[in-house]
Amino acid sequence: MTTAGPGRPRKQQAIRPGATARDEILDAAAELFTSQGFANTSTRAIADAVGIRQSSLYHHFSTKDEILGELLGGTVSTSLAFARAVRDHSDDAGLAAARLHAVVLFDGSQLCSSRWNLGVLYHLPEARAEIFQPFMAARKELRTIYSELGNELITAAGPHADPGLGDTAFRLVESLINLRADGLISKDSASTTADTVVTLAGLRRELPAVRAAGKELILRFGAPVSLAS
Amino acid sequence: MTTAGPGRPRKQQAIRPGATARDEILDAAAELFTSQGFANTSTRAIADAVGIRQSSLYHHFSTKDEILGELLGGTVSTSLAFARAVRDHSDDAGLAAARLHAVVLFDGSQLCSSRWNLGVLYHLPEARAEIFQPFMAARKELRTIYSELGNELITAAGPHADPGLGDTAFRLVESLINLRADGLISKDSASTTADTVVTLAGLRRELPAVRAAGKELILRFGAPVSLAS
DNA sequence: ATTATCTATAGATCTATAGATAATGC
DNA sequence: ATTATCTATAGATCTATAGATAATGC
Repeated sequence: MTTAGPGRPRKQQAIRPGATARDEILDAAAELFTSQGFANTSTRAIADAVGIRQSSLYHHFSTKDEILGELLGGTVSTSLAFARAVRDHSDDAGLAAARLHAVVLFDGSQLCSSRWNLGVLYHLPEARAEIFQPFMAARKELRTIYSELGNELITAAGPHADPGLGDTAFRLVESLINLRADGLISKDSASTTADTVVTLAGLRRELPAVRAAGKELILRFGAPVSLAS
Repeated sequence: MTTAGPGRPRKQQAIRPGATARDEILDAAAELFTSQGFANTSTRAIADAVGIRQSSLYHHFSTKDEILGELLGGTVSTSLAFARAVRDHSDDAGLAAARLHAVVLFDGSQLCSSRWNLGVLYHLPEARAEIFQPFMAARKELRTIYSELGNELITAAGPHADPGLGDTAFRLVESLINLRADGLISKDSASTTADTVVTLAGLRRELPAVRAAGKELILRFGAPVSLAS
């Protein structure tokens, strides 16, 4: 399948999933960074987990930071793209609840069902370094979209809704990371979280309709990692 | 004031707050661990921040882990003691909302107004090591109390309440740590969070009464770090 | 005698670079 | 020629220990 170019081929057996050596390195780093931390994970440990020599990593990445940057970027980008699409789709006030619900469900499902609990990377103190500014900015934009969608919903739902609903939603979704880190996640944690947001908007009775409309938005704008039916 | 015992006195000027050298070390470590991480903070950096030599740390702590353990323990113990007191106080169903509200407000205020954002220590991958089992257990007990108080409230408030309310409350309180880490905290973040929990129970209209009763519980069972009035 | 500090250091890392080597396609 | 791996290593850490030294109270 893959048209191998010139050059020495990469090692025989893949220990890790991933089409390329680069992908295998990212997978190993994801596991180690999330379970042991960044500073606590040596480049040797990553290489061992992949089955190559420590120095061979530097053929694919020029620094250890670059590996973390790649992982950080990958975690937000999908959710951000989905959130943007949902925000830009329409202004139909009747869909306000469904839109926020959809973003919560999509983003939450990513966090719950990704191969490694990549969300914990956000919490690594190392991720706050200046080099990762692009990632921080993306996460900030995602947070802003949550707030905007929340405000639309508050307008539509009336005074029953919690002010700051969008930001509360963002916080609840992020807390799925902690739930997973503590081994407390269940298959429908993401959808439960999405439902909680609707409850906070004072729309408990409308929940089934919101759910249905939200799922349509997801089917239209993004392929969810996994959705508990 | 302090009756100095025999022995060489500690260094002249205290750079850090703290009655003893041990306290100064803990304060410096708290700052560095929360801002740079545990593995990324050298014992030399801690010593420099205190104004002593690296090896002098080992007169007060026998390992670097011991310092982290001390900090971790300190963060949960106060909130756990308060939560236990509130749980054991009475079974009056009329106070169910006030009790959960009080615990959220107390715990949240701790997290918001402590000198350093010590909650981020929970997120350090290093804190998951077996040595810190006692801390993990304390945090788990606190979570359980949240759930119990939530269940009492659900019983009292009826079908309006969100099932899993107690755990949602716990998650929202913990998210204050992230808020603070992102520099987004405001003076009343803790009380806003507590109010959100009441809203989730379907008791928005009873909020003022819940608040008042909750404050009484706090005044009775614990001295809050700081309460926005 | 006791306590808190200091100097000095062993031993074990860890990141990144230099440069050799193997295996492919052109 | 090109690519991916390898061996070897420089240089910079970092934790914890050994043992000297200073300043106090008894």
